[in-house]
Amino acid sequence: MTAAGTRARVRAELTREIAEVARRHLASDGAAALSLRAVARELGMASSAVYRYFPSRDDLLTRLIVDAYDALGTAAEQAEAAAPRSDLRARWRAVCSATRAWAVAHPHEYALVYGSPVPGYAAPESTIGPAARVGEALVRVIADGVEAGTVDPAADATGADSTVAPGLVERIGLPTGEPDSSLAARAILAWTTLFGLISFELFGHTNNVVSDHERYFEDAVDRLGTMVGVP
Amino acid sequence: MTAAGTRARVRAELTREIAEVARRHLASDGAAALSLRAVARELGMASSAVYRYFPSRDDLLTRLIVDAYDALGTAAEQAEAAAPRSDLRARWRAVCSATRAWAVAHPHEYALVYGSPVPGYAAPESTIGPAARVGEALVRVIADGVEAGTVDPAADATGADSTVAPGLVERIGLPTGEPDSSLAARAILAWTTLFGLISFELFGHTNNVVSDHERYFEDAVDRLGTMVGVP
DNA sequence: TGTACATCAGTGAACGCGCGTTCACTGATGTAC
DNA sequence: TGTACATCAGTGAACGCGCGTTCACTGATGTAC
Repeated sequence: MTAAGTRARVRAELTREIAEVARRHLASDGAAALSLRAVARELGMASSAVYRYFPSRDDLLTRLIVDAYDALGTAAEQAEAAAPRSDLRARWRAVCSATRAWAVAHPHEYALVYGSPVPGYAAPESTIGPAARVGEALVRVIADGVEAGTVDPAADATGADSTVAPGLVERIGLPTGEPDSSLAARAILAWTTLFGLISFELFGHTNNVVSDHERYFEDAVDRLGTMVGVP
Repeated sequence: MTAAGTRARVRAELTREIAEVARRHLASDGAAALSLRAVARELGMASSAVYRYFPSRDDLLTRLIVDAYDALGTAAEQAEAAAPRSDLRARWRAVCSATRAWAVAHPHEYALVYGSPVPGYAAPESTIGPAARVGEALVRVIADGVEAGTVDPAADATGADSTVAPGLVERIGLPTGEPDSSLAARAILAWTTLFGLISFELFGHTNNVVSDHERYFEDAVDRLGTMVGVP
């Protein structure tokens, strides 16, 4: 029992170590330059040995994708948790700013998950949950506002929720109140815009357009907060 | 004269042909899979011959990037030109919808320019002009509104233009009126959101979130139009 | 109009590289009686 | 507690692949007198 437990623990540890080295390679050179052989080399093991831990390069990539989503999700959730519960706008800002800060600090990991899809790679189901964490954090702020009565779900009916996936509103726990509310659509738009802002900044599209990216971002985030009705 | 002219014309034609084949490879397999050798193979020429036309793979990539920006820019401008001059909202929608339509029809070319930056590739100056065309088309609609008096530059002062690059407002010809207007910042946010929406859709992030992407997009575009004050 | 020369396009072989993945193997570590 | 066996981790060589780029070269096309 202890014996088998030890073996399993050692195995888990080395798996983690491989993923960590791969993550560092990804962080410095980007996803395209990531190679199993280079990772094995750095760990001083034969390239074939890596196959005891990851059946293929794609599985290693999947692990990195999940790790990236989780690292970002954790950063966003922790920042949100540090804001006073009743200050919805502060919580909203916290999620957004933490997301941007993580992306700026980890541009290649951000690009791996929010940039161009890796050709020939189909994201497995295991990535869905972690990928949703930032969006869920945003929704939680809105939902708390609706519950507290400070966010009015019926405030704006332009672009109704009929365009969002059936069952999504219930799944993410957004109390929309009326059937023709647009709250969910606005929340999705805010979430989309958050990542649009970060991508444009990181990928260089606003280089000669915006001078103070941080303040520009914060202004935009406030505008988004207002759009979803967060006071 | 005719002789030299012929040589030059043949040369230009083959250069165009190489770029066209490369564009097709890009469209079907993505930028990472694009190879000089494969292009040469398809054209029935030695791989070394391509070097008479493009000094390196990066130069071929630059050509494809410029072509993509130009194709997108042309599509957006033509759609905008087809809308009645006085109907600003229709012109606004036309630019946005044409941009999305082009992206959906050319996902790999879109990803090349709006997805993750190609590692090790630095976009040269020649890409700046073509890259700006969609943004300029949006700005033109807004500027026409300001000139006609239907768009009020001072309508919303949240998030002022002090975060935008100095001189940009004049460069793109946006009559903001007051020094503390937020019109330019809002225009940039709308432009950013437009591409954020398209990227999220194309890269699969809204897969189980939005059910009717076209209508969702149109609703969002209207919201953006309202944000910048386009009637 | 004809000829000597220069320019250019295209060839084919080669260099050097690194990759993902497979496979038969050797030891070491754990398990069952 | 000791021993026979099974499981697992890791090795090293090899397969097969395709890439970007260089280089000396051969013909063809254009130019100048």
